[in-house]
Parts: sequence; C-alpha cells; structure tokens
Amino acid sequence: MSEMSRKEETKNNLLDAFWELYKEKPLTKITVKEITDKAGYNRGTFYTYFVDINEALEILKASLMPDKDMIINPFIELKDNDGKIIEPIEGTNDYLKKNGEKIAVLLGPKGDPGFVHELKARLRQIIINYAEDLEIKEVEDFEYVIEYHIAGLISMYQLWLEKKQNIDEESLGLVYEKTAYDGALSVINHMLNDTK
Amino acid sequence: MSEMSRKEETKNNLLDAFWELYKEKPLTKITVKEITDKAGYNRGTFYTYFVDINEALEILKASLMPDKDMIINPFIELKDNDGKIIEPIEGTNDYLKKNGEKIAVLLGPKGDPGFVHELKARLRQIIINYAEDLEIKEVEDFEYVIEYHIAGLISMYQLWLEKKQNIDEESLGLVYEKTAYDGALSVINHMLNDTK
DNA sequence: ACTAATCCAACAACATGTTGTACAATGCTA
DNA sequence: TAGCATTGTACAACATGTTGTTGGATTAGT
Repeated sequence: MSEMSRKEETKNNLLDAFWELYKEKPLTKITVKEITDKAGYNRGTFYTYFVDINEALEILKASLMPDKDMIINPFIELKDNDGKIIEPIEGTNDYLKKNGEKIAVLLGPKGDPGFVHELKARLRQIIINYAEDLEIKEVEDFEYVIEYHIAGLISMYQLWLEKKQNIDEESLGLVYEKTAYDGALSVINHMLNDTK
Repeated sequence: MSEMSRKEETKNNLLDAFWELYKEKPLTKITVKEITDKAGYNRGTFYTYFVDINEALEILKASLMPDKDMIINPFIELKDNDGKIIEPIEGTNDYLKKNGEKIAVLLGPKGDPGFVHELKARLRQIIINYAEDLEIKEVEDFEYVIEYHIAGLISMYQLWLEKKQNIDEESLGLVYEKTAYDGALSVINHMLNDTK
C-alpha cells in the first residue's frame, strides 16, 4: 500500500463504511450515524469531509468513472477500414478487476441511474469522437445505434452477474457476438423458427 | 373525469404532489411536510395513506407497470413461423400516451433503477413464456438476447426523449429496425467504412 | 535540539428539523 | 345527523448540521 495521510485514510474509511451500507439498503435508510459508527468515528467527523450523504455517493461514483483513455474495448469492438479490430486499450482489465464488484452494484436494481447514465454518455462520447475523426456523416443516427448497443451490452453483463454466471464466459461471448453482429431480432426470430 | 371518492382524491393529490417533488430532487431530500404542504393537507394525513415516503414511490411505480397483456409490441416485434409480425396488443398506445412522461422520468438519470429492473424482467418474462410455448431449445441464451434488446430499445427511447426528439419518429424507427435486424456492430462498422 | 506557536483531525454538546404516532376537535357529505 | 375524512396539536425518538474545545502532530524561532 502507498503512503496515506490521516486525512485521506479517514475519508476512505468513511467511504468504505458507507459502501458497506449502500450494498445492503437504499440511500433513504442510511444515516450519518450508522456510517460513522461502522467506521469508528464521531458523527461530526463525517461533516468535515462531506456536506451530506449524497456527496459521499457522488465521490464514490466519480472514483469509479473510467478515464477517457480506457474501457472502450470490453464494450465495443471497433474495427478499422480493413476490418481489423482495433486493439484494446491498456489498463482496461485492471480497471474492471479492481472496480468490477462496485460497478455491478451500481448497475444493478439497487444501483444508481445517474451512474449508468453518465457511464453510457461517456462511452458514447468516446466513440463519437472517434467517429468524427473519420468524418462520419449521419452523426445523429450513429449516436442512437451506439446507445442501443452500449445499453444492451451493459444490461446483458448485468443480467449475467445477477444470474450468478449461469452460463460460462465463452458462451456469453458467443451470444453477444452473434447478437451484436447479426441483430437481436434476427437472432430471436431464428431461435423461434428453429423450434419447428 | 370519472367519479372519485374523497379518499381516492386525497390519495391522488398526495401522490401528485410527491411526483412534482420527485421530478425535482432526490428522494433523500423530500420530506413528508413538503408533500402535504404542496398538496394542501395536514402532515398527519399523509400517514393515513402511506407508511412512509418509500411506500408512496412504490405505489407510483406499481401504477406505471404495464399489465401482462400489454406493451409487447413497442418493445419487440415478434414474428410467427411464417414471418408475419404478431399484431400489437390493444391498449399499448393508450398506456404510453397516458404514462409516457412519468415513465421517461423513471427511466432517466434521476429515475429509479428498481423500476427499470422490474420493467425489463417483466418484458423478458412475457417473451420467454411465449418462447416456451414454442418449446424453444436454448432458453438461457435466448434470455440474454432478449435482455440485450430490451435494454437497448429502452435506452434508445430514453436518449431520444433526452435529446428532445432531435430526429423525427420515423427516422428513429428506421434506425431502430436496421439496428435490431442487422446488428448494432454491423451497422456501426458499415457507417464507419462509408466515410472513406 | 528544545521550546513555543500553530495547525487541524476528531469529538462532545447543542439547537434545530423530521419522523411516526396518538387522540380530541372540526368539517364534509351522503 | 351520522359517519368518515381531515385537522390541530402534542410528543418521543431519532437525524441533521453547526460550534467551540481538546490534544496530538507539525512547524518556526532561538
């Protein structure tokens, strides 16, 4: 572990305690006293670091936001003009390894819609910037396709976590690829017609 | 307007007032007093109808949940074995017309993740029931494809509302169809390669 | 190196606000 | 006018946000 001032340490302890509670119950039921009790501080101390509980959550969310330079790859496989998949950006996997559990909670049914919203907006922006470099024409339309795909992907991943990984990662990957490249409705119709 | 008992009317007034506040600020900052002041009742009256603010939200959410017999169509166009699109269910449009604004808020960045989760789960279940009647094989895989599509569609719709309908409904419909039938990544790659 | 001045994280205590409940008094409406 | 719906009021329990104090660490002066 790296050096840490007392200030930083206390703040982290408070955030950790808050997170433990956040995993268990809705924001409305969490009190400052609970947080500080759990972290082992006086209630007043909380207010030297945060103006209220909401701010604590905002700080947590911000710390989980990916940098601009990360994360493209697990969400979308961009290909260049020759059809070659653009290489994943370094650090993405570390990011997910470190924050995956928390992110899963925020994406889940007790999670935070603001987080999901911001996350999607960022990913969209990253991809759109890339597209603008290529002087793409139908930018508005493009944005909607991206949105559809990002949301679908996040949600698929979230469902997988919720179902306790009931299928293995490879299978999920295959389903994902088929869906994303052939079209969800095509795949569905195909599956339906296979039955007869 | 239809007949309404005093009791129903009061309850509705309280729910309306709550909704006005909910649109503006997070649940944690809303107090019972604010609600009853806005609705013009005594604070105690609130407690004859709800045990707490959370319950008020739950009731609101429940009132916006689509019946089992509705809503398939705007989210997915199921086709039968001959490729004919199954007819939309009656009442779906009325439902969206009446509740669209509220639903948009609940799906949005200040919305409720539980609502989104429940909504997706219901839609998934409706479709899966349908699929099981047809004795479909790969049920697990099927579920993920559905999830991807529903989430993508909801999110696309939500973005459209957020962008104040910056493209017209027909265009959105076209983008949607192309994406859902040809695959988001295929469409994206196609758009990118069109630039050069 | 020793002391004094300063800083500042953490705390206890306080004032104020909110919650949930109770119950008698008042107002509507059928 | 009888029966509910709503009000007004009060209360205990708890939560919030602020203030002034304490004591250990950090810095500055000699």
